[in-house]
Amino acid sequence: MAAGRPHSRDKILAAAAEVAREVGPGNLSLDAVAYRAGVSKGGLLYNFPTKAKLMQALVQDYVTTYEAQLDQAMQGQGSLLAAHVALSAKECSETVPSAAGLLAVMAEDPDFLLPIKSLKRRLLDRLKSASPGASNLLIVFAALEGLRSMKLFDMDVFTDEERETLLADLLSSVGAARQS
Amino acid sequence: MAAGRPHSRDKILAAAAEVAREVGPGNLSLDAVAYRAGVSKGGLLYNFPTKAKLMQALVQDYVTTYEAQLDQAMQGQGSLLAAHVALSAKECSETVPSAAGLLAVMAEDPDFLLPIKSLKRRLLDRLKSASPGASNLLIVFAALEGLRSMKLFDMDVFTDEERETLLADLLSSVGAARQS
DNA sequence: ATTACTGTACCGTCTGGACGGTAATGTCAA
DNA sequence: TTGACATTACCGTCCAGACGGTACAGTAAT
Repeated sequence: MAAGRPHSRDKILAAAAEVAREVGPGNLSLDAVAYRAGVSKGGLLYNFPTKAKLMQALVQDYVTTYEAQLDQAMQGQGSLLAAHVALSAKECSETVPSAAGLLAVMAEDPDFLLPIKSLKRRLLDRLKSASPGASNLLIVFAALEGLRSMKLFDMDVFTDEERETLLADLLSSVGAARQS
Repeated sequence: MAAGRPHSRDKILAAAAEVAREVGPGNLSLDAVAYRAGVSKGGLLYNFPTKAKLMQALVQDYVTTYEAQLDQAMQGQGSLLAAHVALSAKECSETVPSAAGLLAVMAEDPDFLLPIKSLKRRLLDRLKSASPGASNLLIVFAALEGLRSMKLFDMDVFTDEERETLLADLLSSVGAARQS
């Protein structure tokens, strides 16, 4: 769990996401990942004994990264909701490399995504208790989820202008009922 | 395009979605689909000469079905936005069998989903011109997209109560600025 | 001696797709 | 009406290649 020795681990995880984007989420092969990571197949299987373990690591990596970024964004400003909006906006504006990796995980077995589901639920609970008065919390949460999923699928139909408007609306609708 | 003879075609399409749900989106095999459809592999390949063609048909099927349902919902009530909200709500409450099929398509190659992307864009344009005054149109659209994607991924974190509240809020926010 | 690999060889299984049938149905001239 | 042929809608088999995973000997650094 703690950052440790394994030199290749991170390279492999990154390579997996890259390969997934290139060959399609459902066509991720260990051979390709190993090659892309500059690691032998034996080396890959040393770090991740099975493909399933690699997938789980991909998910775990995403979850911990997201939570770390959220904590970081929180220190910038008090409101959790605002932090979540800001982070989602950032995740949508810049291309998130790990996204393709998550699609590959889902292609392998959707159950591997359960940690992300519980991450979302945990976040929603925290948001509810942090901003009990926000009547539009659910809408904002769902809208951000929509934005995020569009990016994930490369299905974002908004123009840049529309997306800016949308994010601004979300921010103002958050600011209107900020708390804690 | 017109409903015609092909007896096995529809069975195969339905079987593909079922199999995808059972074995995971990335593990859809033609053999399994053929068996599930009660058709030989040769028969499957007769209807869909390649796997890619099958995937495209899955997408096309979804698009045409959605548009037909939207037209139908439109006749019930004038507002396009309201019809879209209602349809999304329906799609979220009942399990949509074809959803798993779309995930399989994406696992194969995300580009196959482009018709759905343009469907969404077309819909957004129609919504904008039908309800020019609705300032919250983008938020509603994104929120519905979020709801839909959660169902698609089996990542719906809302309780039934929350989901009802959300949908009610969306509907009222739509009704507040209805037009055309 | 342990850790973190490399490299090669290999195995059993699965997969998309090609291919050669074939029974039923339709078409059309004699 | 009939026989000849064409098309449709499929069946069942086969195959080359890719895949996940194993096994194991070697190695360079700690």
